This record gives sequence, structure tokens and C-alpha cells, in this order.
Amino acid sequence: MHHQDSIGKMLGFLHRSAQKYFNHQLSKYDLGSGAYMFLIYLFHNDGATQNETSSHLDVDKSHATRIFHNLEKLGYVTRKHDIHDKRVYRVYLTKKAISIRTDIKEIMQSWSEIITKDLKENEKDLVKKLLWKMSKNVTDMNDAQNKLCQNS
Amino acid sequence: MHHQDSIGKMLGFLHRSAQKYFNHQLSKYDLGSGAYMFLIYLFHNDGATQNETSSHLDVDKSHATRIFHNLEKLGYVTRKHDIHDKRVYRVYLTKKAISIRTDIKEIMQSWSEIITKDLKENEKDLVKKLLWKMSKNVTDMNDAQNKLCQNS
DNA sequence: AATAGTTGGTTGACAAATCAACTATTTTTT
DNA sequence: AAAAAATAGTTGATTTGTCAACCAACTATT
Repeated sequence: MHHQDSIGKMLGFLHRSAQKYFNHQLSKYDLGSGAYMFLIYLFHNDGATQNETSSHLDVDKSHATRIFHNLEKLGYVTRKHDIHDKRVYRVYLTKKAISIRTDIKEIMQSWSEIITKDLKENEKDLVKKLLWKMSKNVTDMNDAQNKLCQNS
Repeated sequence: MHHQDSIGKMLGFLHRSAQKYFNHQLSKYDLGSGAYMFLIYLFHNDGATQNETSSHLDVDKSHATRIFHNLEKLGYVTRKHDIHDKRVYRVYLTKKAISIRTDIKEIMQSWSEIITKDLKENEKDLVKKLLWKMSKNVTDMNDAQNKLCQNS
């Protein structure tokens, strides 16, 4: 990676590097880099619906379907139909998932420490703030376009 | 995207959003988000080898193989065997590729402007500097691990 | 109550990217 | 000069993620 590389290239590089790291660290749990986000969300929102989860993670709902199916097959979650709405599945963590909760958190933490190794506290805050601003610019653009579509 | 979201989540979101944007903008050229990086590299390094390209872009060489094959099929590049080394392919831009050079640069530029819309000049520099620092931390770790492997 | 529209989830097809195993050359060792 | 190691590229299998089309169930309209 070079100094003059574009923001986009570096974002891609960091994302793919994270995937590799998580794939490697999570392989002993039979998990891939795709799954851990979903588990993290459930750790804080056990019993969430698939739709809720995918919209919070900003991924396609079909992706959530497949990830949760796999997590169920591996015994990390169980899916139960909602009582009041037969369409929705609520996803619950199993003991197996809860037992690796701290491990996963630690892996996440270790990645975070690797990439921000030589950043000062205020730089860490700054990079977070700037990434958030850029993310917001994207969602704002999407929202504007959706509004446009509805009116046409 | 929320304020307390992790750096990793935001990096992933921005990367995926960029892919969607480029897929959409490039569809009229039959190109996907995977291809444009390779074209950009060739714009500055026409006749580069596949290996050179993939290592500069930090992607797997097999990925380069497939992308270049497709670009050749679409008529954007031609691949010629090096005279001195029969193993290597050198990849050359065609007129078709050169004719869309400015378009592609503009699309890249427009994405860059979207995500940094409300950032001040110094903030843009800062985010680039910080992303670069984080990227460097990753490559440093990889280098250290490679060294370790060789010695064992 | 019947119809139409919306929502939650599933499926199939595809692109992006990685890894591992392989072939064919080239370079290095001995 | 022969054997071994390294390099460039290819192929197959797999994961991550998207989009579009779909079904079933729920909600709103008339």
C-alpha cells in the first residue's frame, strides 16, 4: 500500500485483510468472517428477527437467511417462529454460542488493536468519526435516491 | 450506521457501498466493480504483467487471471506473451479501454466526492493518512509472520 | 368480506475474492 | 549438465455478498 493510494483502495484492502484475519482466527469454531457480525449482533439482541438483523448490519436479507441457516446447522443458534406473526423468525443464541462469546469479542478486539497499533487515542477517535461521516454521506445519498424513486 | 459502530463494520460498509456504486455506474460498459482497479492500474502501467498487477493491487493472482480473461473477452485488453520469458503475460489496453479512460476516472472521482462531501481539506488528508497507517500496520504484521514462517 | 399492497423470508443466479493444487517455464544449486 | 527451487499463470472449490423473483402471511382499502 502506498501513500498516494486512493481512499477506496485502502478501504478495500483493510476490509479484505480483516476478512482474512477473522477467517483464520475463527476457523477453529467452524465460523467464517461472514458470521461473526451476526453473532455480535445477537449477543446484544438475542431473539432478534432476521430482517431486523440484516437491516442493522446493512446487508441483504438473503445473506442473513443463509448465514443464520448455517449458524443453526452448526448449533450456534435456533430459529423460532414468532407467536404473533407467523412470517417472522426470531433467532436465539444457544449455549454453544454463548460459550464462545468472550473468544469472539477478544478476536475482534485483537484485530482492532493490530490496525490501530500506532495510533494515538485522539487519532482513533478521529478515524472513527471520519469513517462515520463518510458512511453517513453514503446513506444520505441512498435515502435521497429512494425518495426520488417513490415520487416517480 | 451508528456512532458507536466498530471501525471494522464501517470499513466493510464503505467497501460494499463502493462496490454497489461502481457496479451500477459501470454496468453500461459491461464492467463490474472488480475490474476497474485493474484498468486503473493499466492506465498508468500499460503492458504490466499479471503478477505485477496483482501484487500492486494486493489481490490474489488467480483473481487477476480471471479479471484479465474477462477484460480480454470484452475487448478491453489484449494479452501477449513476453519475449524473454514465456511464462509471463503482458497486458495491453485496447482502444476501447482507452476511450473510456476519462469516464472511469470521473466515476472514481464522483465516488470520492460523495463520501468526502462534507469533509474539510485537512480532514480528507487526515483520513487518507490514518487509513494508510492502518494499512501499514496490516502489512507489517503479514511481513513479520512471513519471516517467522521462513525461519521455521 | 374481497382485493390490493406490504412485509419477512427463501431461492437461484451471479460477481468478487481467496486458497490450494497444479503446469510450465526459468533460475539456482550442486 | 542434472536436480532442485522459485516464479507466472491457470483451474477448481469455496465463501461473501448482491439482486431479482418468488411465496406466504399480514395489513389496509374499498
